[in-house]
Amino acid sequence: MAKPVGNESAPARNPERTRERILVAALKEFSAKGFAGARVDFIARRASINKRMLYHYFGDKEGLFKAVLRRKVSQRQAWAETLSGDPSETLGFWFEAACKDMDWVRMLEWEGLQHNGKIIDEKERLESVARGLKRIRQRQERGLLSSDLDPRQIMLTMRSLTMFPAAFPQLTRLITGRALNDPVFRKERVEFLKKIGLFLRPARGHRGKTNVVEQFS
Amino acid sequence: MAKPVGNESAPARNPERTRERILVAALKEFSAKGFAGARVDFIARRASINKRMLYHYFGDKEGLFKAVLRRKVSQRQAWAETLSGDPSETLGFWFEAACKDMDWVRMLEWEGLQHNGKIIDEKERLESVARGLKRIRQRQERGLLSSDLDPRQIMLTMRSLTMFPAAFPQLTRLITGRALNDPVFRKERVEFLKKIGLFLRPARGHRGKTNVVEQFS
DNA sequence: GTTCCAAGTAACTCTCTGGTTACTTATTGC
DNA sequence: GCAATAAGTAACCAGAGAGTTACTTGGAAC
Repeated sequence: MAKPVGNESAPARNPERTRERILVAALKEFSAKGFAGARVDFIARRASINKRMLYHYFGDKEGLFKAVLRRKVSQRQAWAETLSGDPSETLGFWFEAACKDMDWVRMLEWEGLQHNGKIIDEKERLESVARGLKRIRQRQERGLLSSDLDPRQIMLTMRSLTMFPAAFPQLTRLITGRALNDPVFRKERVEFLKKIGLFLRPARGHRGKTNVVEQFS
Repeated sequence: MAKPVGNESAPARNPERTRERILVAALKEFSAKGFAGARVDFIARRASINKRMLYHYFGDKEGLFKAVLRRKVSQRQAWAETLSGDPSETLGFWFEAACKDMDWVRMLEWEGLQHNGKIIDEKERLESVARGLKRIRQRQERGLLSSDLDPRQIMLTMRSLTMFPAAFPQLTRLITGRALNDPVFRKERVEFLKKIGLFLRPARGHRGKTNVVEQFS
């Protein structure tokens, strides 16, 4: 190691840190303004790096956008994986997660709006979906989820119910009269989703006593 | 009328038509690329008018964007109003409507992403929401919709269920394996929504025979 | 018919912005 | 040590794109 030991705080050169800084700044900028609205100079300034570096590491603006999206996708997957099997995986939980990680929701929105047919990191994402579907089928077998519902439709519906308010904050406000970040709205939505979860369980048999916290994954 | 009768097809001047052309072209452009991505010159070319006219009628790019959104909002409201009380107002119906009028969904998405606090045409939209809520309460009174669900939450949920796939076509594809416009996907989604509609009716009492087509508004 | 304004055109400007050139300096393999 | 290469800087550039200037023309009012 030629790196001066004991002076870890200010290494003259640090590609890893530079790359990271760019990605963090770019996520903020792209999430806030989208691809077309984002400004490369702004990202560079925010990251406190020279603009040239950005092109050095990511080629061009589009390359950077893709890198940011790719990174967010894998982060999100890693995070989701850690809590599989955890009983707190409910609609309410995912709803709260979406509200807290607006960057994620917004990046997906920008992606969807630009959508030209091909999806970034398609393979990994398909695998992630497959794992999610498996978990839904398990819940169906355990009688926590109505079996005559198509797992894929269930999954799409879960995403709808949990992400929509964060994706359309203005509609949330218009319809409920409260801002997305209003704790009252949050609480009411979570309670509502709890009920919806109950509705989605098999009608016949054990209705009313099964652990509410566990109906979804 | 000094306008040459019988030669309606080619009036030398026609402000109404020019305005209209600009709005139509602008809707396409903004819907496709968003505010930042849209190009004023492109809109002008598409509308076959001189760019200067665009500024003449709408002030600037932002004014045009607002005009487009405002127009779409009122069109949509007028349209929605004509079918109140119509039995075909179901989740499935609204879902199909969202898929067919992607411009609407996308404009709302752009609006939500730019969302800075203030909403265009807030007053009218609030009134429209209020009318929708009233209809939901009516359905609750008639026993078509569970009464222990908050009408506002129901409405937000309706929007979620019906608009989400159109708003996130890439997720739709990833999760269901089919494109938004694939008739198979459409059919499956409509069927699924029918079931969801059933689930949302009061548990006790008349379950199973009530007209499926009418549970929502 | 002539005045006056809205409708319309063509060419222009000037800033913003993605991307580059030409350079310096640290690090690493030998 | 010393090339060779990667990390980093500053100034620059060309083109795009929003908005304007300066002008012409149709048509309605009087």
